[in-house]
Amino acid sequence: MSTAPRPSRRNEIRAQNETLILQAAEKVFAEAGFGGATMQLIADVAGLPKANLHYYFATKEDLYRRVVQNIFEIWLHAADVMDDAPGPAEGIGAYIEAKMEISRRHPDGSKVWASEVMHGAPVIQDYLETTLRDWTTGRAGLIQRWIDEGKMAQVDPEHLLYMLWATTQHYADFGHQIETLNGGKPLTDTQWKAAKASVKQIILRGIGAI
Amino acid sequence: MSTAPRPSRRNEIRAQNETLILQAAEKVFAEAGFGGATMQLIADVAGLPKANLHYYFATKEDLYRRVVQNIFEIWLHAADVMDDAPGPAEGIGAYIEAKMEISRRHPDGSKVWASEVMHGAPVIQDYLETTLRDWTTGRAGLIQRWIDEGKMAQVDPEHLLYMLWATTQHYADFGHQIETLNGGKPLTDTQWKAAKASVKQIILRGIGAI
DNA sequence: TCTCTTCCTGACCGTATGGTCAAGATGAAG
DNA sequence: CTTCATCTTGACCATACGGTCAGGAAGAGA
Repeated sequence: MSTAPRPSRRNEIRAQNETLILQAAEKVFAEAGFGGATMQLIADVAGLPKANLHYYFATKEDLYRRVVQNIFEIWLHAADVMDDAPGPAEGIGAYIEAKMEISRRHPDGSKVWASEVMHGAPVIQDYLETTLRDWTTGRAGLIQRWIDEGKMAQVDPEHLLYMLWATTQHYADFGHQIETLNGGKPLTDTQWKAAKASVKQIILRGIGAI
Repeated sequence: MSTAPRPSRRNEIRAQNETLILQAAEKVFAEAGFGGATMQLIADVAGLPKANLHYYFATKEDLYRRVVQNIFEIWLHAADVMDDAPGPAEGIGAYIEAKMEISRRHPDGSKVWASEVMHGAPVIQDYLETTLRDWTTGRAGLIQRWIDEGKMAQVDPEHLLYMLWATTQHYADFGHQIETLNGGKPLTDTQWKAAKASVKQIILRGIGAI
């Protein structure tokens, strides 16, 4: 509300620095966890003095909260592609594609999110209970409709969603393990394509959508 | 090797306290991460003075290392059930069953493991490069044999393994999220059965094993 | 130019943490 | 009982951390 988007040098500086800090924070939180991350290290990565971080973000927790919220938004909107799909093959296929792409483009964010949830969601518990629950109910309903219409096998919609989250986010959260098993090298474009194809193939066939 | 298992009151005390500390450490590391965990809190959970922890484990890292190694062992041996199975339906089905059971019985250990890998495996990198790589190569070969024998569809064995790890461990690592979506209550026995059945159904069907 | 607000930052502070230690308690062996 | 090794623990220490603050720099508006 308010905060007239008066474009000026001032607002530019603010926006730029906030972004810079948030990016550095995402990286450091992903690598070290909330407890292991230090404001000093985030400051170093951002290339700013530590005191400057506290000018933009009052506390370490405030900064962390913003990082988590950012990822949560991205995460939620990935499912938009499901909504206006004619059936599970297209809808779930596209959702897998979208989430795999998130794992590839935002691995740090995915790790921060995983870490947050693993530790009991201390800062986004309320979102889980409201936004995420509604989201899940809605999408489970969509899947159930596809089942009722005979477009896919009878599976438990919620467990299918869990499986989709698990398999796609695994490529970000356990990216280091996958990289190690891949000879220490990150997946190439071709390998990412193969990964996406594998996930889609097994799941879509598993739910009787193809 | 060595360490004659001379059973005495002394060895008993040592074994008992080490176990006590390791259990407390697993819990605290799972809840707070390595950086967020404190020796004092682990000591409190174990019901021992902090100085006593340092008598049994020189440093926080030593203690952490032991916790991670313990889980790694459990993790590896879960796949034993695959080896003497006649085909993928039994072998992979049993593996899913075993890993789901680990997620249920050792959620803390699973979280510590996930955290360790997510942060770049600072303490078990060498295991990933040796033990885990061999393990993976071996199991991928087994799956490939099943494919060659026409017992299942042509899927990428490694990506199938990733999917198995992801889906089963998700129930431990993201247990809090699942619990929240389940109305704030842990899964009941019946719900765990349904979870296992869902995972098995989709994957086994997805790989053409049933 | 002058004034006001926002931005920047080195120096500082209280606290909590991992780890140490010395002195005492407890069990094993003779 | 004596001796010795193991175990236990309160008190202590150096360090690193999150956070504060005062005073200066730099835009914005007149």
